[in-house]
Amino acid sequence: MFSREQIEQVRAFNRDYTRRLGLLSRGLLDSPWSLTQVRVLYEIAHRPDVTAAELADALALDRGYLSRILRGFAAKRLLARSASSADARRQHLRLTPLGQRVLAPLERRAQQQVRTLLAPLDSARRETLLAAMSSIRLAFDPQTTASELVLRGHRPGDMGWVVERHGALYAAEYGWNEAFEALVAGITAEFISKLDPARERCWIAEAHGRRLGCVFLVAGEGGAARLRLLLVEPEARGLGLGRRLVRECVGFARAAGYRRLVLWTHANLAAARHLYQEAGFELTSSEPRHSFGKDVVSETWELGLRGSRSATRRRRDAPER
Amino acid sequence: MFSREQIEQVRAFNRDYTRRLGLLSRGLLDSPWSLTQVRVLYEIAHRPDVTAAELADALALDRGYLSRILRGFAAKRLLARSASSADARRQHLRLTPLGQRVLAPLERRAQQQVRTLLAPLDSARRETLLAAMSSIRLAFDPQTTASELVLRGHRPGDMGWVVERHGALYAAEYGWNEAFEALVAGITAEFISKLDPARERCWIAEAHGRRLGCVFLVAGEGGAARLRLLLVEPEARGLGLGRRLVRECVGFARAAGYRRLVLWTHANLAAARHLYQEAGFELTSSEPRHSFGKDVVSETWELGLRGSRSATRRRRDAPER
DNA sequence: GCAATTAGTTGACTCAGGCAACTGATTGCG
DNA sequence: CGCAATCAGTTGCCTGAGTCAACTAATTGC
Repeated sequence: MFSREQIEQVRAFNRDYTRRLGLLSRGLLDSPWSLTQVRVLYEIAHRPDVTAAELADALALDRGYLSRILRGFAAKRLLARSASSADARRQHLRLTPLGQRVLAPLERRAQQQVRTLLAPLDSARRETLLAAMSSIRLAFDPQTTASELVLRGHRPGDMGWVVERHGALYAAEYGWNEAFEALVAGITAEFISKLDPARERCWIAEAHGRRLGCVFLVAGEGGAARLRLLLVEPEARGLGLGRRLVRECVGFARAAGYRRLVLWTHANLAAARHLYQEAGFELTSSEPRHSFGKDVVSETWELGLRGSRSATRRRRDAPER
Repeated sequence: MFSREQIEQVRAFNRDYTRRLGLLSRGLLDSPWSLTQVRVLYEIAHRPDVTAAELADALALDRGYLSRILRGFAAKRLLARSASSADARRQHLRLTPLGQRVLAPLERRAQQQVRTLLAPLDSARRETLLAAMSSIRLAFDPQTTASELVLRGHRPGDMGWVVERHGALYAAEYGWNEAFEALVAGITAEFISKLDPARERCWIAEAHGRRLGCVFLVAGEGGAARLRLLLVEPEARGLGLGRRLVRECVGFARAAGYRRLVLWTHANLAAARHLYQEAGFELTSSEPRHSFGKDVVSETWELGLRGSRSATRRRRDAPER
């Protein structure tokens, strides 16, 4: 369960934001269209060939009400309705060129409104604002964000983020102490200072400026590469991001000419272990020890990179489980 | 200026959130009160003795409309109106006990709605959600957040955050390179590993789970303490947070029995310099050097801590400017 | 001391939006 | 195959949320 306090925070935000949205919608007051009408126009423009029922669902409108709005649009020649070939009850909606001409200035106006909303903010605030909005959408609706994930190289601040998230997550999930965070800090510092860009790399996954995962590939001993610091934010799990990061890493290691890819992990990190297995890694050794304030079993995994992509084939043949 | 893309992101968020809020407000459908009426009741309950005009402003309602709503409440004995002694035109509003009894179940219902909204989220998502909401409110309205700032000791993840923000901010504001981030990483790692809790400390300033600033105090040579890594997020500047962090730090150093407090900073960090000056620090040496990819002038500042709090007095006497 | 402004009220009006009954097409199931 | 249930869309009917302007009474500014 969650606390009364959290609920009050959400409500306070909703109250605030309701007011802010109310101010924005006031901008249409002098236009001949109601806010709802504009929303309908907008949706039709951006989802050509929607049906009325879909539209009513998307905008949470009464179907009768929507029907009337559509009739109004059709009478003004803003809207073309065509019967569905698959189902004679349904009709597909799209704007006529005239409809688009009507929508355009309304759109411009809405943009202008947002612009004045953002104008008083300095760029730091603006950036946190956008990141926060994307967080909220991600929290409520993980799937749509999945498509907007991009992988990129590291930038200033990223190393700190890697340290922070490793520290916070492993403390929360496994009770590991500060020593782990310090270890990660050391690894990232070393990565920066000794970086060989042609053979080493860090990937940061982000969506709308929000970092959601990372992985590192660094040179190890004897022609081996090491995969390190794989992490996926809890909120972004289940989107296939871990798999994507590992794939990227393996691909780069192969292209860079390493013979083997090794990594060091712990037996209790089930999700990560599964990813490694799936990518073709094999457990080569395992050793119980006391680290980070806990008894853990550390493991070494290895993936051969030579020999006509055997790893890929192996992965594909593996049972799904 | 800012990009079309940013504007579209904000609009997409607004569309999303409008829908979500719409669903929430639907929860009142079977009650005899409209959403607006409930908002009015709520505001009166939480701001006893408001006037109608204030209320109309706060909720962005038409005054005539509000007047009618209030008349309805008064007729049902939910509301007590009393003339203002200062201005006979105004009247102060407050709920009667009956009004409170009417509001209570509505409140419970609103809470329940939020609860079901949050229920599907795991705790990680819930936390990012709350932090994001607080970010948005902070971005639009810095002042209210100022009162909710708290200082606390460090926790897992904090060191990484300190590294990240130093790295990102100094890169953005002064163009410093990765070496600076690595330096900070080293400092925090050392802080963790050698920490003497009685004489050393880290403060993190946060509001609603969002970190907005930090400062460190560590033991230096010859009975001196060192103030390090003072940072205030750009979005939280102008709230007196920097001053508060420095004051906390100086107070702790004095209480811990240090004789002097020294710090190392750079000439171009004007805001920080000003804070140090204000707290009674004096510039003791300065030296040009090439660091972090730039030509900088590094400075040493010092504050005596013995001798009947002279520093405090000096600070108080300083002209405000 | 008078004009302009402000707090609050009231009458008149409109139109957004909910509800239910209806048509015609489609689907599911025995 | 045939019939009941369901679904897409339409229409009539209605209410009450919210706007606008005119008005009173008190206050402020010059």
